[in-house]
Amino acid sequence: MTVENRIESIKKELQKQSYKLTPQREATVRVLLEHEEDHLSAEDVYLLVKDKAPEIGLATVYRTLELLVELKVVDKINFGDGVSRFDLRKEGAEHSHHHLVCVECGSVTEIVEDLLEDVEKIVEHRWKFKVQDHRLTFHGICEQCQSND
Amino acid sequence: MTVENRIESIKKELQKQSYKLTPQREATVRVLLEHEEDHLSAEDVYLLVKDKAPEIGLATVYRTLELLVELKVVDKINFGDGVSRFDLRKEGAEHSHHHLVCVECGSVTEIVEDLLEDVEKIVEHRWKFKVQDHRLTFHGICEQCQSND
DNA sequence: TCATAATTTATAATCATTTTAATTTGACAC
DNA sequence: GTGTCAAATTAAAATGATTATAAATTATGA
Repeated sequence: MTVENRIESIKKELQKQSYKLTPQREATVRVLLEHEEDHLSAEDVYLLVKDKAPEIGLATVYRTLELLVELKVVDKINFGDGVSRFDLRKEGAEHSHHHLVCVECGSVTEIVEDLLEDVEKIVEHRWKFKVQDHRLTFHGICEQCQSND
Repeated sequence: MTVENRIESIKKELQKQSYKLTPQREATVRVLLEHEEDHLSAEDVYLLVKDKAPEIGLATVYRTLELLVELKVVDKINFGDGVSRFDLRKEGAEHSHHHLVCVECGSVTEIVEDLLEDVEKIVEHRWKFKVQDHRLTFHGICEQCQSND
């Protein structure tokens, strides 16, 4: 899936709900696409978008991100430092993916695999809870930091 | 385990690191003990502590909660609304427990069982990541709200 | 073209949290 | 007991992320 195709598909997603893909929104989406592996804060996104479109305002970035979260195009995650971070959701993925946060170096690794199918079934049966989404984060020491000790 | 015993054991935990259980800290811990099932924000805790000890300051509550998080006596969790919430950790529990957040009524249900043992093993093997703690939250519809439809 | 609604911008406001500086408390040495 | 020092607390101000507001701009459709 090329960048252009993904932009196109996000555009359709927006239009379905009668939102438009304005230049500012497109620039924001492009930044997210170009940094899929990072976990950018709103401020980060803002600064990067400013390179492409210097006249954009911070508030617009916030509103765009909020909109994209609503459309489930991006996930808003929170690692306990004061800021929210924004992740493009993989094309067609049902759930937000998981993260490994290293408490030493602060690195964040993505887990795309859905490891929670069984757990989800248990929750749905035992607690009669209809799961829509989940959020799983492990805190610990990453491989790199283990070997550095 | 009575309230007094738990206070005593938390006191020992503090002293081990040469912190003291001041009256303000004790009042804060008591509030947490009396609201184990709720998920209080710092502000909530502050208001409740104020009933017992009206002269306490908000900053002290924040500092106390921070300290208790450091000692792993309480867990700091975050459900995506703007505030952090604070949960007493069960006596001797290794990990912070899980939560079911209902997107309709906002209720939060606790899961004390550790459902992640298998997942944790996979993560340790496949990603060579040494897990210290985890955070799992499901978002969905609770039993109550399902029947109300 | 004109009118209306959506969007954006810049700025100000808000809210949670942290820092600061001054004061208080408590433990210990004398 | 008194004096001293470090830890803890208080109140107030500062910070930083996020949201709301009002005015200006842009797109849309009759």
